[in-house]
Amino acid sequence: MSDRKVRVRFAPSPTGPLHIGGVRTALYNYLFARQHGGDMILRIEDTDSTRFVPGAEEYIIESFKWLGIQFDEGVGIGGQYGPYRQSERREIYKQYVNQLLDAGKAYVAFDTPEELDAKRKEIENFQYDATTRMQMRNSLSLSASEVERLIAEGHQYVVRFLIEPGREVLVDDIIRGEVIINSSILDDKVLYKSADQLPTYHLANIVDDHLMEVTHVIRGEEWLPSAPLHVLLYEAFGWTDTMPRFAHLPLLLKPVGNGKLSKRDGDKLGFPVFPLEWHDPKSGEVSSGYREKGYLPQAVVNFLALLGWNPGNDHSEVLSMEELIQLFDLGKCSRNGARFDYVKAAWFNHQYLVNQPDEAWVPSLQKILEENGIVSTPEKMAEVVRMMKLKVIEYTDGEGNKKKRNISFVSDLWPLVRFFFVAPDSIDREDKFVRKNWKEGTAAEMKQLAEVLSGIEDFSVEGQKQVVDAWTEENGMRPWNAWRICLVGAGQGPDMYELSAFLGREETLRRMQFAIDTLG
RNA sequence: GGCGCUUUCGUCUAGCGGCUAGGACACAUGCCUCUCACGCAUGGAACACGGGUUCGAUUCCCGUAGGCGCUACCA
Repeated sequence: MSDRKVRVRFAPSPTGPLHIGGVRTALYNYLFARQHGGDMILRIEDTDSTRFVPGAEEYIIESFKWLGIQFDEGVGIGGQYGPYRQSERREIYKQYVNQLLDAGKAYVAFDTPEELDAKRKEIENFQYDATTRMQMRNSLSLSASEVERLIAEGHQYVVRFLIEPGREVLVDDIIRGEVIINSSILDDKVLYKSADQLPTYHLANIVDDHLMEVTHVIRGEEWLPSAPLHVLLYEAFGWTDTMPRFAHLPLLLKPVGNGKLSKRDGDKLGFPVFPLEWHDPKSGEVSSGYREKGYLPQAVVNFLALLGWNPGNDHSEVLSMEELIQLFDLGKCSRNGARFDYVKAAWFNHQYLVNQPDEAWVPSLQKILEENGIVSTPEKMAEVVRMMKLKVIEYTDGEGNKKKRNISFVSDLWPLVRFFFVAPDSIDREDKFVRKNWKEGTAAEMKQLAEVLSGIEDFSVEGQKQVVDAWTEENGMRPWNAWRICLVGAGQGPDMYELSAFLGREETLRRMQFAIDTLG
């Protein structure tokens, strides 16, 4: 395998929106492929016709486009190994199933789902395998003529893989090392379903990976138990020398409590588990997405990359896609499940957000302002961003506690920028900051300050600073906090000269008068 | 139940026989300061347990316990 070109695939089922764990799996595939100058394939595994959800495939493609994960071939791109949608490969699978049948490595079975259910109820831990298959209705237990008759009569049947018991099957996993499993515990898996005349995952997966010349299968840990079956299938087809290497990734776990990360956790704790917002076509239910929530794709990628892998030592954790590609190492992936730390996800977003140029915030800020009925200019909005982007915001955590955190999302900005555009229409006299900074003679001081400001020719930050600083020094006054109450109505906001310059003389004086009138 | 994977601060992790067990997020405190912050500094905080192997185990092996997954004509 060493001289083959690296080829990996991400193969989701179009059964709904792409789960964030799937995104990470795809990301690891991408990083690995790019690092080795290989190809990455997008294959749609739609062999379960009953679970097909319209729109899911488009959703998947759009998600990766947003995230900046590019496929080299596959659905929506094309390539030499297509078709890449499994439902369009029926004939191919049929051919390979027959090959197994002819070689006596698989057999047909007539047991209906109902019969199997009954069997499972009757016998505890029933398994369709070497110990039970002769008691079932299949081409091994039935005579050839009987089998022929049943087929001719149109009885539905499945094709099962004939597992030879008592063999030690070796799965060589890049992350977990050598995993050895005895074939006796495996059951005769259904390879070909009667219901929709399509193969099951196991068969389709092996045939496609072989035909598409996949060299590395990087997938979630939930596949580890069936990896021995896959190894056996490669053997049965005689493809062992080109069998891909496996890497089974640890799962993403709930932030709190037990179990793997689910959509419900996101709903409960207020974070998305899908890259994009998803509108369920059946239920009409809307699930939030990272994009709509205000996350930057680079932040999502960076955060996900570090959930289960780490560059080691004291390396900075803020890493671009290029850096990730360079540093990534499958062998250094951790083997145990990672709790989904959405607080850290917000921190990553903060990192990327504040390092964006201020202009990049403008479109989202504009949207927020519009929602609140405010129209502004791009210059003004960039100015506001410059003054406010390092501020913090209060939020309520999962337990209902009030907490503070960095601005992590553009959508956080509104409560922090409101006063730039809307004058305070009331001031809370009982507010801690107001009580501390608005005292007996404050109104008189503000009147004086207003007078000084009226007389300033150049109302820019520098112009004000010169005159007002001189004035405060002369009188030994510290008017800023009270002035802040006038212009903001509370103890927050940017530097006062910056704010008054932004508002302009007229608005500044008007707000000061309002405060003097209301607070006295 | 059976089988497999797994176990270092609250969380993500570094470590690959000898370390004051390192970093990041979160938390706390201090400095800075016209507010809230940002930033900077400091601090608390971990090797699941029991046996081995070894001069020496967080590190290797075996148990126990916990966690996770699989056990469909789903992927």
